[in-house]
Amino acid sequence: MKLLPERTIERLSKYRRVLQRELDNGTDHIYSHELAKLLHITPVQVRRDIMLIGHTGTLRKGYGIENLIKLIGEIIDCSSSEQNVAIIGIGKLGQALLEYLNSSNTRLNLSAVFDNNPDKIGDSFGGTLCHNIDNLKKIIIRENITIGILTVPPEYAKEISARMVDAGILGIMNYTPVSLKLDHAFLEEYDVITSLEKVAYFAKPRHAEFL
Amino acid sequence: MKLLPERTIERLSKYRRVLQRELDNGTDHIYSHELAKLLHITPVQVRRDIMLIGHTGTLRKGYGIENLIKLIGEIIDCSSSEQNVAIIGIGKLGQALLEYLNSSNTRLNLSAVFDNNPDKIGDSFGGTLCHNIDNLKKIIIRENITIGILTVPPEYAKEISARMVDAGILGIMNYTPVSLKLDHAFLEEYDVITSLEKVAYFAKPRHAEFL
DNA sequence: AATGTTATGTGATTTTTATAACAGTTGTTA
DNA sequence: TAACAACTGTTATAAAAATCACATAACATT
Repeated sequence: MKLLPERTIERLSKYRRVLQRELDNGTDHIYSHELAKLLHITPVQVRRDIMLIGHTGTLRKGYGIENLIKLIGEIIDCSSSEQNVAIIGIGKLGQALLEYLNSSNTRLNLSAVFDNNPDKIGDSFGGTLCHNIDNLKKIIIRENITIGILTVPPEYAKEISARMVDAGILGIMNYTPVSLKLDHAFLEEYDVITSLEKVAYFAKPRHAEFL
Repeated sequence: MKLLPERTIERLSKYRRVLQRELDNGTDHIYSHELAKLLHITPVQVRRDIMLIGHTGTLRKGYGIENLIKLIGEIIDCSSSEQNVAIIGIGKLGQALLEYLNSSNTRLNLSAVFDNNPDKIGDSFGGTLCHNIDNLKKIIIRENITIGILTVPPEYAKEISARMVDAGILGIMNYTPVSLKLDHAFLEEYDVITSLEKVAYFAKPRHAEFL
């Protein structure tokens, strides 16, 4: 299938979680405007996204929740082979993200955690063993890890990310404030300070368009 | 001045930090292609952003770093009144973000932290006092806090965000997985699971356009 | 059966964002 | 001083994303 737009993928991830909650509540169908309301977006947006993934609803009945969840799963999780994740650098942020992962029902599988702190190596973090970062490549290969969450101190970001890619990782979620450039792997970056400063810019009385 | 594009603001935040580092290294001018390289974007993008904020470089000499930093500060931080920030919910993620804030040289001022856990109330987190969330409105008004970082458990997100806005907060950075809708305040949301699932989707051999 | 209402599905349009193309200016070199 | 090279500033174009507008189908009501 053709690659879907980034924003659509982001929304699909959210649709899935909201839909799962509805399913657990015993609902089996949902209208585009209901789903839209739950995420504060427009019904057209919902219908277009669903159209793009080739799902089709029933007129006057809405979308079948169970089928839709399954389809989104096939798109994001890649039905065939499950995707394994590692967190590299298990400081405060790494541990916070681990909590989010463990408390969500994503199909992504946290398989390993890495750090260079001898006090942490060998410990279990939320049920996942912390490995010595020296063994990065070995463990990534052994556990068939394809996705890495990078939460190391900034001075290590460049070197470690290169080693991750070298070990065969296909995608990195980079939370360090260092901008990276990867060859042969997908990269997504999130900068905490940048988003806060963005809020600071727009959250001003002089920018009154949200009033 | 007219409102700047969101993406431009995001990049300005990054320009500033990179530029500050260069300034500390003793550099006083920088070319668009140098700045671009540091952030892995194109020189045109840099020049366009700088044009949009009304700064002007010197031909064959590049941009004056000191002036540029100052101008970005006036845009983001709002030179006149400094902006005060609070973190609401000081769990693992809240503490991780606090570390980021304290270790960055952003001009945003962390003034308060809130929680409902009696063990935390009264404690200092990285130099900032943790208040009882019952006093949210009182403290927000007293400390003139305009920006809130929301890191409470999902079940509290809606209610607390409403109370934040009621207390006069102008912008919320929402890290809970609950989608919010605010009236009269700017809202930015970041969903940890969504970005990871996005990486999962694009980081697949079948999507080989990054190879 | 005719009419109205409620939803879906999608082509057309607009908005936002990024890229390309290039004019103009300053300095350098032959 | 003529020709060239290196950069900035900006207009024009393209690409990505969101929204609008509306055709169409299913059902309800009269």
